[in-house]
Amino acid sequence: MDIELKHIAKRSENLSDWYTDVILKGELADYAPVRGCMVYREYGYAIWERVKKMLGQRIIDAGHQDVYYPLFIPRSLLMKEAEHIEGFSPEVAWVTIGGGEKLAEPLAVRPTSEVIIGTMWAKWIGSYRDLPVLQNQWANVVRWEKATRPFLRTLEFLWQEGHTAHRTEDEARKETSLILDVYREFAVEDLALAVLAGQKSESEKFAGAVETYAIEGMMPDGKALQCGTSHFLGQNFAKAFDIRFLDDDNTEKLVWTTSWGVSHRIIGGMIMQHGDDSGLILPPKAAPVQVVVVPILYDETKAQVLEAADKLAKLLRSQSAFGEPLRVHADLDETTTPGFKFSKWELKGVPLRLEIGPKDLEKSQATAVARDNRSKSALAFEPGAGTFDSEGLAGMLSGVQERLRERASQELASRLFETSSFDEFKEIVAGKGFAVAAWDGAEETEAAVKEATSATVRVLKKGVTSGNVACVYSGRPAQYIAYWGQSY
RNA sequence: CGGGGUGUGGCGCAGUCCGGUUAGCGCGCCUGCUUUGGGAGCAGGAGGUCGGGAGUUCAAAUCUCCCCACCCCGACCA
Repeated sequence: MDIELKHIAKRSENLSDWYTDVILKGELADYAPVRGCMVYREYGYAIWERVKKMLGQRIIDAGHQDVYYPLFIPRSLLMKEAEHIEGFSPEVAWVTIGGGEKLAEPLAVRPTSEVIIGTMWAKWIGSYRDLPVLQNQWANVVRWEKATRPFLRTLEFLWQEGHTAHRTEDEARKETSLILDVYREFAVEDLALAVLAGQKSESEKFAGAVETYAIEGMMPDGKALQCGTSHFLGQNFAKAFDIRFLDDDNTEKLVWTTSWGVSHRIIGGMIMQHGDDSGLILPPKAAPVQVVVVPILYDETKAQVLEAADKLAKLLRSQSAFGEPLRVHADLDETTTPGFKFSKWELKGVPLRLEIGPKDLEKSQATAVARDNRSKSALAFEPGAGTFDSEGLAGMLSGVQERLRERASQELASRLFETSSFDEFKEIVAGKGFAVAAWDGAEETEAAVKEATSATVRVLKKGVTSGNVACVYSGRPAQYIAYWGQSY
């Protein structure tokens, strides 16, 4: 069946316009009267709440607890870690006036919370018995970016930032990779994204970190999107904030810390990776509405159909999917046509639609339509007896989740191109996807490649042990195989 | 921060070059009737400090100057 589209750009033709259209017209978010800031509308915020719920649970399951630190950071604290302030100062917003008076010390609106957390830890941590500290915070942060886009880059953004302190280097390194796994599993299992996980190059690492790891997604326009980062901070912040503990050998030591974050940007990634020309396609685990019930109303049968639709919605709400109560919306509005509702909920990406009309009532069924491939199934439904084919429904929901994940995974695989030729490399990163290519590990090589192609090392794939692999750019012996790409 | 562009009912635009009575159009919105299994039709209706300020003029959405905001493309970043 051909679906004529009147109101949004085609994803297949103009990803950028499509992206903006689905966010605005799908009522996820709107531009705020502040440059670079967005308003989360009900539906968009509900998606963020899903992220919080699913990722939050994974973080808690990995042993962390939620906390909350202040929005403001005194200037003197921010200045303590040299690399950190150097990296962040260009994008910090400052409060200089409060209560009508100029402040003695300006307050930074947090761009991230390492320094205020480090300051408090210095006070709280005294003994090896106080370690590890495993904290997570859901918060807003502000970074004064030059160019912004809804979800992908905004001045103020929502995220979670985890911060941990450990007794040993080994333990902190394990935490860093544990979190990278948590992020990868969350992206793949819950959001049905396909990502590469690995270490960042020196130039791309977090300001103040020893090592940064990331998950990177590949968008349909061939650009990479960093969807989450996990940093091994070594003892850099421990030194700057004097976070010491007395170990069981009665010597004073510095703690080893990590930090890690996933922002609302991952919603932008999910939007781009899963949509089609009709709008969003949300993976059922992440969808605020998993099933929308649409009654087909005619004058003669309106009463019976509305009653059945209402009954069906109630029945569905008492069921569960993926271990949680099923999230159901019944669109009983009598002033719009079924076709309008189909389009509306498809634009919003609801994974499953249940149509119920006179023909369905006659056959004791509801017609289920999957959002991703529009496959239809009749699911048994007896309004009188209150019975419904819930297994059939659950099967369709997990079908959508699985197909999206599979589609994303194949899409990523089809956008990985190994090459040893710099000419090929240039073509690959100019819109095809990731170039998998050898790198001599030199910062000036990465800088030169960026200058020539605007691509950077997104993550390192692996180290090269033998000396016979040549860097794709310099021809010198390679240290790494890296995934290169242009990024958002 | 460099280059380009745009500000006109809720949204998208025309009108601006070449000043001239009541500022148009499409969508959306409201009311009524007919409709309703893929974005319904007809009829009627509501809604405007033309981004802001100053100037030129008998007369400014239109010309001049200043300011503000936003968007796109680059450089910087979750």
